Parts: sequence; C-alpha cells; structure tokens
Amino acid sequence: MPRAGLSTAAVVDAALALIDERGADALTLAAVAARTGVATPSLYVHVRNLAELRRLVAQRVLTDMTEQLGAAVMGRGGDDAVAALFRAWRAYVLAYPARYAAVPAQPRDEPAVASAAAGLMDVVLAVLTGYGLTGSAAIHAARRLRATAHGFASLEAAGGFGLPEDLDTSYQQLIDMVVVSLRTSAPAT
Amino acid sequence: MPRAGLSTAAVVDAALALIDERGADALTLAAVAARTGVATPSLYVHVRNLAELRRLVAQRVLTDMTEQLGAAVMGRGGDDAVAALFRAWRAYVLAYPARYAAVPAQPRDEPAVASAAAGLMDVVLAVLTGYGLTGSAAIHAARRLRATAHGFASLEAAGGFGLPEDLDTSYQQLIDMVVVSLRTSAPAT
DNA sequence: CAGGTTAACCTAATGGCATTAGGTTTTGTC
DNA sequence: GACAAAACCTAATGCCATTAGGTTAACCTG
Repeated sequence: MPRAGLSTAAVVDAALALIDERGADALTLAAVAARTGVATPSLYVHVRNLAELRRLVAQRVLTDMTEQLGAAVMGRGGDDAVAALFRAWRAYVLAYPARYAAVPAQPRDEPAVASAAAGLMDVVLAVLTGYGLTGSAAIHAARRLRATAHGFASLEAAGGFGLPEDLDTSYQQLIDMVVVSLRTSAPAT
Repeated sequence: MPRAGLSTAAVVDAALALIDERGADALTLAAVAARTGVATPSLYVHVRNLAELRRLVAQRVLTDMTEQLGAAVMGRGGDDAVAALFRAWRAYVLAYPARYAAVPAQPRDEPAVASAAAGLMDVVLAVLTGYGLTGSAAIHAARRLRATAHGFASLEAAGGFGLPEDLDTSYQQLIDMVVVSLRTSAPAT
C-alpha cells in the first residue's frame, strides 16, 4: 500500500474542489477522503477535525481573494482602482460561488480567519488612500465599500436576484454609488 | 401519553427558538423534538424533512422581516422612508443575528422562499416610488439598496467588523450614500 | 546497509443524526 | 359506543465524525 503523500494543503485543495463541484454542503471528511484516496480517519493526521478544515477553507478563500484583488488594483488609483476592485471581487464570486458562500459561515473570532480577512481589508484601505481618506474616515469608507461589494456578491452567489434586469448595469450603478460617496467624504482639497 | 398538539407552525417556532439560543448549526430534528417533547420521527408528520424545515425557517424570517420593515416605512416617504427601512433592517438583524445567518443558505429557487423574498423586495420598491423611480431604474435602485443593507447586516451578524470605530456612524454614512444615489438616479423633475 | 524512530496510514468501534417502516393510542365523529 | 383519521411511538438502517489502537512505509543514524 503506497503512501498517498497528503499534506494539510492538499486536503484543503481537495476540499475546495469538492465545494466547487458539489456545493458547500458536500464538504464532508468522508468525501474528501474518497477524493484523496485515503481512509477517512487518516485525514485527522493533517487536519484537527471538520470544523478546522472549514476554517482552513475560509482562510484560503480569503487569502486567494486578497491576492487577486490586490493584483487587480495594482497600478491603479482613484475611481479606476475602486472600479477594478469591485470588478475583481465580483469576478471571483462568479468563478467560485460555492466557495464564497462557505466563508461567511465561519466565526470571525478565529485568529487565522480574522487575519485573512484583515488582509482583504488592507487592500480596500489601500485603494482609499487615493481619496485622501485616513484614520476613522477611512475605516468608515472601507466598511461602506466592503458591505456593498459583499452584499451584492453574496446575493448574486445565492441566486438572490430573480428579475431579468441586467446585472452588469446594476453593478455599475453600485460602483458609481460608492465612488460618489468616497469623493464626497474625502477631505476638501 | 398525552398528545403534544404540534403543528407545522409550532415546529418552526421551536426551530427559531433553537436557532436564537444556540445558533443556526444547532438546528437538528433531534433538538427540535427534544424541545417540543416529542420523539424525533414524530416531527415528520408536520415537516417533510430537515431541508424543508430549514426552508420554512427562511420563509418565516423573510416574512417577519417584511412585516417589520413594512411597518417601519409606513407613513414615511423619501429619504425618511429609506432611513427608516435601513434602521429597521439592522434592528432585526441585531435582534436575531442567528436567524438572519440562516436565510442565505437557502436556495432561492424554492417557490416559497422566493415569494417571501419577493415580498421584501416589494417593500423596497414601495420606498423607491418616492423618488419617482419606476421600471428598470427602480429595479436597479432596489438592488443597490438591498445589496447595501444586506451586506452590512450580514457582516455585522457574522462579527465581520473587528475595528473599534463606531458602527452607528458607519451605518449612517452607508444610508447617506444610498440616499444620494437614489436622488441622483431619479428622473429630472 | 542494518536498525530504529517517526509519522502516515489502516481497521474497528462508538455515538449522533436523519430517515423509513410499521405498530399503537388518542381524538373527533357518526 | 364504534370507527376512521391522524398524531404519536419504538425499532431499525445507514451515513457521518471522531477516537483507539495497531501496521507499515520512509527517513535518519551509525
């Protein structure tokens, strides 16, 4: 019996693939074990339990998003950066809707998840420096941006928009709304 | 052995109480049965299965919200109505965070859930008539409002705002952002 | 390259849960 | 007072997470 050569990262990879293919509910240790060609209890070598695997998945999704959004924003500033951030956010969610749905179910008080979320927040804050926003004003602005992008994304991922109106148009208007708000709350120049 | 006198509604009541007390994950048929003083299989008389119970819970939460938000908006118009809608939305989520977290996990394609969600949408659309928004413009505006309110609410319910900045201030700025957007997208008078 | 340690993997067992099958008792009705 | 319907029960099945206790592959040390 040859060794499978698993690792924590490989288990998380399998979990993500499973979520992409069969939805967040399908993430069970039994299914991950079957996919990785290993008996279920063997997974406990690499992962403390199912709850931790879920946490690791959330963490991975957040860091992946941070990376992609960071790349999308790079070299851009002001309204352009904000628009790029929004588009990259939505693109990620449309590419991996089930993954995105799996994140909010995790407790934010877990240090690893919290720090991954903080990384995303940093990207948002970086974009806001282009508006001269710092300190508390930047935090409030970042919350507006995050709530807006996340709200649209989670509704879309859950199939929450039933009507036939074009979603690209809705999203563009959403971006415009945020941009106007950022300009207005910026300190007078 | 006296009869418990259950009904579908009573089962949903127990499910909601359970969610409020112990979180959305704690919703199991075994726990509902214990709480209602009945053996687990007896619940199948009133509910098809666990998935349906979850759906009924989501439906109930949406109709409750619709009722409360509708009441909050009644007799108000324009910016005042929008602000009242937002505040009532957040108040509901803060009162029942676990319930709110239980809703998005439900498939929107279920007719009962979808129609409950549509009821909420109607309240939002009603508020928008004060801005002269109709047709597609109203739909896009309603999506902006919904995404914004839901995004903030779900982040707050999940403990997603870690920083010490005042959340009331953030929320007020969020409302202002939406109001400005609604005014701007209204047809010229 | 022999011997030994580590760690990845296994099988077996436990307990919780959802669900189904098939009886029994209560309740209301004629 | 009997009967039919519906609410409830116990028993049984199967899937899942988790724990316990071996086994064996791989690596390291001399």
